[in-house]
Amino acid sequence: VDEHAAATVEQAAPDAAPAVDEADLRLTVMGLLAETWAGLSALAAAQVAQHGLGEVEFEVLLRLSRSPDGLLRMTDLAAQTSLSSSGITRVVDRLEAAGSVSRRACVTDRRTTYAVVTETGRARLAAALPGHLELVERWLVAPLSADQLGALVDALRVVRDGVRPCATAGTRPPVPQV
Amino acid sequence: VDEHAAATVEQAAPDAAPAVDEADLRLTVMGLLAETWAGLSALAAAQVAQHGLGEVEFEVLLRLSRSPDGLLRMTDLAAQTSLSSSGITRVVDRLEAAGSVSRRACVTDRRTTYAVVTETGRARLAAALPGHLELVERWLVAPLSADQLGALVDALRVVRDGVRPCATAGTRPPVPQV
DNA sequence: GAAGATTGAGATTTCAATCTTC
DNA sequence: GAAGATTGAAATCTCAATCTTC
Repeated sequence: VDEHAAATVEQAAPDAAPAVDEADLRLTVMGLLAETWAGLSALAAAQVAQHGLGEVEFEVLLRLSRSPDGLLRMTDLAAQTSLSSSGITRVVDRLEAAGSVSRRACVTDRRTTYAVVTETGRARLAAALPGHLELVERWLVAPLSADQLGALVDALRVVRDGVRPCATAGTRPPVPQV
Repeated sequence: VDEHAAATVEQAAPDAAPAVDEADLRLTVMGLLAETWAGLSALAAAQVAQHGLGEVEFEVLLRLSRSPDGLLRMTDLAAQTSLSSSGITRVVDRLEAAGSVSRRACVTDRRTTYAVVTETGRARLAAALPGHLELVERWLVAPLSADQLGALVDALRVVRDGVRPCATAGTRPPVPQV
């Protein structure tokens, strides 16, 4: 069963109408990416939930734990997690209430707040991480050959570098205009 | 800058502890997939928003338009969109209020409700689709070589088939236990 | 004036319960 | 009893406004 047959919608193509097959390819790739991520994401959510964590909480704890000194500015956390600035505020609120994270003021710039992983937070992450890695191994890595996995990583890196110019540091996310 | 350095969290590996590099590979692939999808998804959301549609509304209209007779059961719609059953109810509520979709009762099984795309709905989709396809072309297809694109599709299909045993028909989503 | 962070209000989604039909 | 769909209540996220600090 092919998952993405030709759109039944008129193309309204202005000139040199792209063949239906072309449209089909694009929707297929995009659809595959969406379904793959949705499936993996759902599995991961169920797994971390077994350890009392939400998907977002898990990701924040993971990123903090892998940062030097276990801390990150709220802004950088927002940029890395594709959550809004206020969204990060709420997540850190929850994590702080749970004792997994604490806030620390910055001495050089009093505008910025750091989120710091606590020992409790590291322990919670350590409890959930092995199962998470097993899940990734089982559903994402193992089903692919070494070549396939390498090609997947390469392709994803190319696309990621295009759509996420600055998901790493404290650079501003320019939201490239369509 | 490598985006996913080794986790600073103790592995708590029971036996034959997987090398840190192994854990790194898994987190890298998973992270790349997450960031790639997050980036593309944000672009797509901004694009369809220009046509007064939400991401979810767009996907529902697309799936309905590509189905025979432009209709789908609420349950199947939920299975295909990774939204809960009640989530689909609300989305269809909004689309129906906007005149893009209408509900139709099933004559053979009076439990089921069909969501049917209206002409208005098809027109709205037709207005947003060309821009969507351009976006996919520009950010996902064009940056990759033909070989890379083919490899990406192949790999994604393998993984998708594993994590989504039944995203197509009216089969039940068994939520495979971790 | 801009950057960083937070808050209130509103929108969206899920969970559990309910209702109808098979 | 199970499947399909809906509803109320609660949780989560975003937008716009606000406040502090650079």
